[in-house]
Parts: sequence; C-alpha cells; structure tokens
Amino acid sequence: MTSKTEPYDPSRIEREIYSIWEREGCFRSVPAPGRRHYCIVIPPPNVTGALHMGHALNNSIQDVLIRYGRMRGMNTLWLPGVDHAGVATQSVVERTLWETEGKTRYDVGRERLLEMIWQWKERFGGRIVEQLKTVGCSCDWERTRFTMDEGLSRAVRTVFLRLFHEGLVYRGTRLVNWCPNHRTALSNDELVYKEIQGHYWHIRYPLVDDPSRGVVVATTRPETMLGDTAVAVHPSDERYRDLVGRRLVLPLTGRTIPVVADEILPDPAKGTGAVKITPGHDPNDYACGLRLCLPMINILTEDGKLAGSVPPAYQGLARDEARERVVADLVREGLLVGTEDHPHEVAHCYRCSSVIEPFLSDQWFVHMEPLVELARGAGADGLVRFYPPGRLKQYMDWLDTTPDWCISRQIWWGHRIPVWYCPACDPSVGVDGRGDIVRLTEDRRGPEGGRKVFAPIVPEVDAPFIDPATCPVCRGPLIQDPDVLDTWFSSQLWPLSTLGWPDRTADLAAYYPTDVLVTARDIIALWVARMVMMGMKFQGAPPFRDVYIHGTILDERGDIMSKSRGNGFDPVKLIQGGEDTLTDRRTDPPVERREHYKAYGADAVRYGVLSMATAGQDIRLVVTRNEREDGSFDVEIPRFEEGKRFGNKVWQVTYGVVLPQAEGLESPDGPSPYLLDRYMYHRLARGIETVSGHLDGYSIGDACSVFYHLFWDDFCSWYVEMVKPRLWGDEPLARAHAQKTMLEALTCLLRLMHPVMPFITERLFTDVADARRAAGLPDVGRRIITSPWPDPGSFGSDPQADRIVTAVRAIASAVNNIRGENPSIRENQKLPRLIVRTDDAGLVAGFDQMRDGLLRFVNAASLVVSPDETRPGSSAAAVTADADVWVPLEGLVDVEQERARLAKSIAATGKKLEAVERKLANQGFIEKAPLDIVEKERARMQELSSTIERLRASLDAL
RNA sequence: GGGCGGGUAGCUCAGCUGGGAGAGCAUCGGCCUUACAAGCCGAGGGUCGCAGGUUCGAGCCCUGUUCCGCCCACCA
Repeated sequence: MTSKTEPYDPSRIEREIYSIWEREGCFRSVPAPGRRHYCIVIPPPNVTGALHMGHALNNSIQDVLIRYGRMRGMNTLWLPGVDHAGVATQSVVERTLWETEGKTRYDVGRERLLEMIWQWKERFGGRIVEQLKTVGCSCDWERTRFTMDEGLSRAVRTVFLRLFHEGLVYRGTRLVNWCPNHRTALSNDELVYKEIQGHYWHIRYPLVDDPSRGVVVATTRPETMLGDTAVAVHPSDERYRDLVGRRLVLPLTGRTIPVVADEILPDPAKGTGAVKITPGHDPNDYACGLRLCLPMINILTEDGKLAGSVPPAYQGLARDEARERVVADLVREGLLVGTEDHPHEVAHCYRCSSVIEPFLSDQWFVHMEPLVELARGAGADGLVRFYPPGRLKQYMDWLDTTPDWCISRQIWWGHRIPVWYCPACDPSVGVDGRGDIVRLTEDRRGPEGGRKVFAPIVPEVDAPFIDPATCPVCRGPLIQDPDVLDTWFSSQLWPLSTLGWPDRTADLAAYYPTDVLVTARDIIALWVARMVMMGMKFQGAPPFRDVYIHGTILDERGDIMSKSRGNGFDPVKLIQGGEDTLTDRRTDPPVERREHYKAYGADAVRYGVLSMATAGQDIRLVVTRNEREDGSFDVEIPRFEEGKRFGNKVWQVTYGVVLPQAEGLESPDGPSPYLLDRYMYHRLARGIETVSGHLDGYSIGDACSVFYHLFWDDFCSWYVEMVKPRLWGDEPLARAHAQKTMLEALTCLLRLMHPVMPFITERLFTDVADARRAAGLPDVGRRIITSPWPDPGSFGSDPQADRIVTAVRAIASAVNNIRGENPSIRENQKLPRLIVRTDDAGLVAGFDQMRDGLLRFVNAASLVVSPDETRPGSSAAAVTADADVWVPLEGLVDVEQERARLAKSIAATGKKLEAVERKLANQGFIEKAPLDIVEKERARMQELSSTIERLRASLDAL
C-alpha cells in the first residue's frame, strides 16, 4: 500500500486509449429498428481549416452529449465530415500558387486549378479530423462525409433542380455584392461591416440651360458619380420643384442627366434633399432606377477597376485612384463645394477584407419567401427549440428580413450549377435534360445589359443526371454554366445529404430528425435557418429537435480568440505540449511572440472549457504568460490547470487508495450497515440525478461542478479519509463494506465524469472493472465508453444517514476550525480529547461507527459523546447546529485568542439572528408570507439563538 | 438607428420559478499526517453597475440610467 504510484501523465495514456476505442469500434452506429436512436451531425469544419479553441469547445460539447447518450443505452451516432468551403479553400490554394509560381488562377485555368485544390484537399483535408481525435471526439469516422462527395453532390443537384422547377430558383440580372479580389458575387451573409473614416463630398451639378444654377448632392463614394443617371428629389420639396424634368451637367463625363422626382429615396430633411442616382452601384439607387426606368450604367470591371463606360481618363483606374482623381478634377472645375469627415460602416469580404462593390450582374437566386414560411412555422410551433431560448428571436428576425439569396459564385471550387446553355439557339428557349421539353425562360437583363443570357438546359428533376453534350434543338455543342453554388447551398443540406437523402435510406429513417445541433450564434441565420428550411421542405420535419448555441471563446481582454489575431491557441499544442510562434495583432505594431505550452492533456482542456459552458455565455480564458530569459513565454491557463489537478486527484485516489485497498475483497452480500457507507450511496444517488438533470438541460458547466465536488469533497476529502481506519482495521466485514463502497463509488463517479473527461476515466475504468470482477461485484462491462450510465435507484436513498453524517462532518469542521484558529496548537499536534454534547440520540449512536474515523480526521486521541457532557475548564469551544464541541487544552489554549475567536463567532451569529428577528417582528411578514417560510424562519431563529447562547456560555466560562 | 447578452469577492464565473450571498483561481496563516505539496487543514475578502418602483421581503420582477460585448441595418 505504501508503494509509490505512477504519476498522472495524460500524454502517455490518451493516444493509446483512443486507438482502443477505434479498434473496438466503439464509435460505430448502424440503424437498428426498434432501438432509440440518438444522433448529432457535426457542423463540418472547413477542409483547409486547422483546429482552434472554438472548434475544441464546439466539439467537446457534442462529444459530451454523444457519450452521455451512448451510456444511456441509445443507439448513438455522431456523424462527422468536412466542408469544401468554396471561397476559403480556393483562396488558400490561389495564394500558394501565387507564392510558389507567381501565377494567378487565370494563368493556370479552371481544370488545372481544380486539380490543385483536390490535391491540396487530399493532403491537408485529413488534418482537422486527426485534430478532433486528439480532443477525444467519438465520431463514427467510417462515415466521414465531404460536401463534394458524389452522394452529397447528388443531393445538391436534386435540390437545385427541384427548386428550379418550382420556380424557387431563378436567374436574373441584379445588383449583387461583388468582391473584386475574388471576382465573385457574395450573399449578404458573407459580408462584414467595418467602420471606415470616410468623408462626405458635396458636389455641384450645374443646370444644362443655366450653369449659374445647380443642384448640390453629397456622396461618400465620389467616383460613382461617373455612373450617375439622374438626380432625385422629393416631389414635395419646394426648393427643387421647378427643376424636376430639367437636365443637369454630369461633371467630368460630358453627359447630362435629368432631375427626377421620387417619393421614396430622397428625404428633404437630410442634406440638400437631392440625391445622386447611381443605379448600377448602389442598392437604393438601383431600386429607384427600377421604379423610374432610369438607365443603369456599369462603371466597373470584374476586378473592380473602372470600365470602358467611363471617360478614357479614368478607365482602368482602381477605386481609390479613381476617387482621388475624380475629387481632384472636381476641385479643379470648382464643383466640389465641401468636404466633411464622416465615419461610416462599409461592407468588406468576410474572406479577404476587400471592400465590396455593389455590382450589376447575372446571377442565380433562391426565392426565399415560401421557404422562409416553413422555417418560421418550425420556430413558432416549437418544432425547433433553442438553448438559450432567446436565440429564437434572432432566428425569426432574420427570417423576417432576408432578401432573395444569391447562390451563384464566380469561383471554380464548388458544386457547378447543373445547367447548360446553347449559344447557337434562341436565348429565350430552354431545353431540359431529357432533351424533349422546351420551356421559356424569362430574360431579366437590365437596361444596360450584362453578360449574354443563354437559355438554360436543365436536367429533369429526379431523372438520372446527365451531362448533356449537344443541344437537342440544333445539335450544336452546349456549354455548362461556369458558376458554382454558394457553399451554404450545400451546407444547408448537410443533415439530409449525410444521411443519404434523396434516397430513402435506413439511416434517414433511423436518425432523422437528429437530436441536437451544437453551434455558435454567428451562423444561426446563415446555416441553422436554412437547414430548417430544407428539412421542412424535403423531409417535412426540421433536421434537429434542439439547437444548442454555445458562447464564443474570448481572450483575457475579452477579444474574440483567433489565431490570425495572435491571441488564440492551437488546442493540439495545449493538449500535447509544445511551442508556437504567434503574431499578436492586438497591439500596434504587432508583436511576434514565442510561446511554450505544457501538456495539459485533452481531459484537462475539455474540463477547462466545458466547466464554463453555459448556453449562450461567452467563455473568457484567462492566460498568464511568464517571460523566460530568452524573451519567449511560458503560457499557463488557470482553467486548464484546474482540470489537470482534478485529473491528478482522480488518478491518485484510484491508484493510491481505492485499488490497492480493494485487493482481496470478497464482496459482502446485502446493504452496508454503516452510516458512512449509506451516506456515500445517498450522495451518489443524488449526484447522478443532478448531473443527469444538468446534462439533459445542456447545462454542462453545472454538471461539471456537481461531479467535481462530489468527487473531491464528498468522496476524497470526507468519505475516504473517514473510512481509512476501517480499511486498516482487522474486522473483515467492516473492511469489506468499506472496500466495496469505495469501489462502487469510484465506478459511479468515473461514469459521471466520463462524458467530460473520457480518457482518464476509460483508463482507470479498465483497472476498476478488473478489481470488481475479482471481488465478485456486478459486471459493468469492459469499456466505460459503452458501459451504462449509473442508476440512482441502485444506490437507494437514506436521508437519515445523510443527516447524521452531515452533522458529524459539521463537528469535524468545528474542531478543525479550533485547530486552525489557535496558533498555539501546532497543526500536527494530536489533541488529547474531544467532548461532544448533543441531544440527538441518532447522532450519539452514529459516533459508535465513526469514532475512529473522526479521531483520525481531526487528529485527536479520544472522544466522549453524550447528552450530559459539560464544558471542562480551560478548553476551546465550538457549536454546531446539533452539538456543543469542546477541546480540553490544558495549558495550551491561548485565552485571549480563544476569547477573540468566540467573540467573532458570536458577532457573526448575532448579525444573522438580528436579521431573522427583524423579519419575524414584521407584522406584514407574519401575515403575508407563506406559512412554510414563516415556520422555517422561526426554526432558524431558535437555532441561531441557541447557538449564540451556547457560544456566550463558553465565552463566559473562559 | 434597431435587437440581444452581460456588469455579483483581486481575477474568471455560478446563483433555477423573489425568502439564510457561492465556486475555482489568487491572497494570508499552519502542515512533507502511511493516495495526492498538481496535496492537506484553516482564514480573510462582496452597499450583487447606478437611481427609482412593486412586494411583508429584491442579486433575482418592473421602469429609467450608465458602461462593456455581440448581432442586424439602405443612412445620399
């Protein structure tokens, strides 16, 4: 028993445990009719991505729920996969191409670029999966899906065509958000708004027939004036009434434009009341242009430079150059009448941070209204429940305001639009994929045109997919639409497509709808709402019952943690230990910092983030950095330290006490006669109930805190310490019950902790299960991951034992308090004698069983307990709710110290008593408060005044 | 501009439907007591952002206000 146990070293055990789970197929799930299925579909990380703390949190939460479900005996599937992440992935490969070969995608061409991206995917696509394994995720990896797999692509095509044939997908020329860097359209949801220190430029447009008069307009983007086709004023605006219908000189262009009246856009109260109209490059102006049938001029090329539609002097200029030039030219012509500073929000590309230009082009759209209705219904009817519930509002608000969704992207990596055109035929005629149905398409070209619109040839819904080669009408060659679909178009199908839809698969029948979606709040609109739409539309049910929205991981200053910002961490390095070099961009200038991490282990990292996981609440990770001599830093994260210390505690008590002490156990029959054992079982049963309750309600942090205290305080600090004399004694039955209780408690506790700390619990469980078998205790299976969740019923309930042992515990703390507060008693000095007086017969009887334990616990030599004890002279005193406790200390007790200690206690108790008395003296309280509350307060007053009396008596006796 | 979340111990956070202010870390004091110094025992520390209101009673409910964060928004 005295042999040193091996120290707890997570990095040594975790890899091995994980490979055992994989080898034994513990994560596997196949549909089993008749069984309750539990399923989570992973929010697919980007193929190019590397694991960050947000992933660690997100996936740890899912793993907890999955492991909990599995232990509760459900047929549990966590379905993993990765997302092709169109723009993101293509950007990464394009950047590499530029850095290594100095080429752009246009240099190498579509086919070659796609080849390179696939190669990249094969090479690095598996990385994030491996990282998830490090965290301990128990996904069914054999089912790993990729959004561009054949099956998933088929789901995408099917949905596209069904929506197309219903008229919910259409093509049109519209003003879209254009990223000039990526040269593609983006949806509204892919923009990030950043505040820019801009200006208002006030420009004067003279009247054609009276240059002394003019209209002053203001703009934040002066270069767009080159595309103006009108100036609008409000019809009721007296200032401009006589100008409506007359023409203005559009400076710098040689064009003239009309003054028009519009009821909606101009606001007479704002600025000059006159608004320049650039229908080709501003959403409001575009709407106005449509209303008034104004010409639309596209002044930009796809890469954001000024196009041939502007005067030659400006052609080919980039936006900023153009802006400078236009302003300078206006100044020269005396038409810039004012400039003022104006900070405002400007849309940027969420990937490359380029400024987004509203741009007129041909794109594919989803008509959202009917789909929105479906999603709104699912939210309103409670078919989808949000945790925290407040997030439902965000979901509904987005549904209320979302415009039609631009789904085409002018990039190459993604699902290509399954539509072919015949360049030779009449562009107003379309032919579908079977080659025999002719349908008309609407030509939605704007007045200024766009790209040439061809009639699409669309494969028929649900017919075998074809890649038509020739036009069924003229037999000429066809070309496929060059665009690909927005990544979210395939993401929205993820829960359907990964389960085999559109086929009616056994998976779909068994696992759909899934149980819960775990995600962060920033993609509620982007992803969650759209998945609900697709689920409702194509399966008649939302794809998940619950949506658990977790918080964001923040750094010690409250900033969002991200690697690129230089304040994030690679979770793998925190788990395995190592070093990393980060560039901290929170400071100006950025600072490069080399950091060293100790190996916390996955269990500690998981515990660290999960113990703070409350639905919706952000998690601020405090980090301490200690500088080394060479300028690098040792990083410590207190939250993870706690996890590791807890792991160590669990390890130590298992290998240091429970297992060695359980050797030779032959399990006794029947319930234990010992109060202490029954108390432990009682606490375990209550613990199981509360942990289960918290997990059921997604309160993982609360669950952590319950098992933490149950394990550390109730089990380690109290039960194990109290039971030691019985373990060391020579009464076989007393020993056997203690051994058995310890084993049972540990078995139960490991299981309660397993969802949060899977590795260490699995490792210890192996040995605990062996010990149980040797002792003849009921079999619990070989692996904790597949062993059943503990049943509170099997431990019963014993409030009486709980009450008595709790009273003894209070007495023990009272004695330790005396010891701690009296500097004259050395901590390791044995107290000669304890005297306890109590009227509680159960308590007196209980001491028979707990005497030895208590004496050891408080390090005392002897103990007397009875209702008749009196205070001996020269002793330290304490009172608990149920007893007086005296510690005779001949010559040891420092009278002044003891007087002060008692006085402090009396003062504290007196304060509480006063408050209760005040309450009870209040007539309103007696009359209006519920009876049980009043009774409770009365009892409390009794208790407090008894306590204070007994404390006074002790003080007087000094 | 609109919406949401949050201000509780030095730090990070719990406090469920209103009824005795809690945890972890940090701090201070004492202990290498036969699992664990990554430990054990003890202690100190809070006008629960501010101001009103409802109530017998408010950290919790209502109103206003301030600060922080996030999301949404077409502000020429």
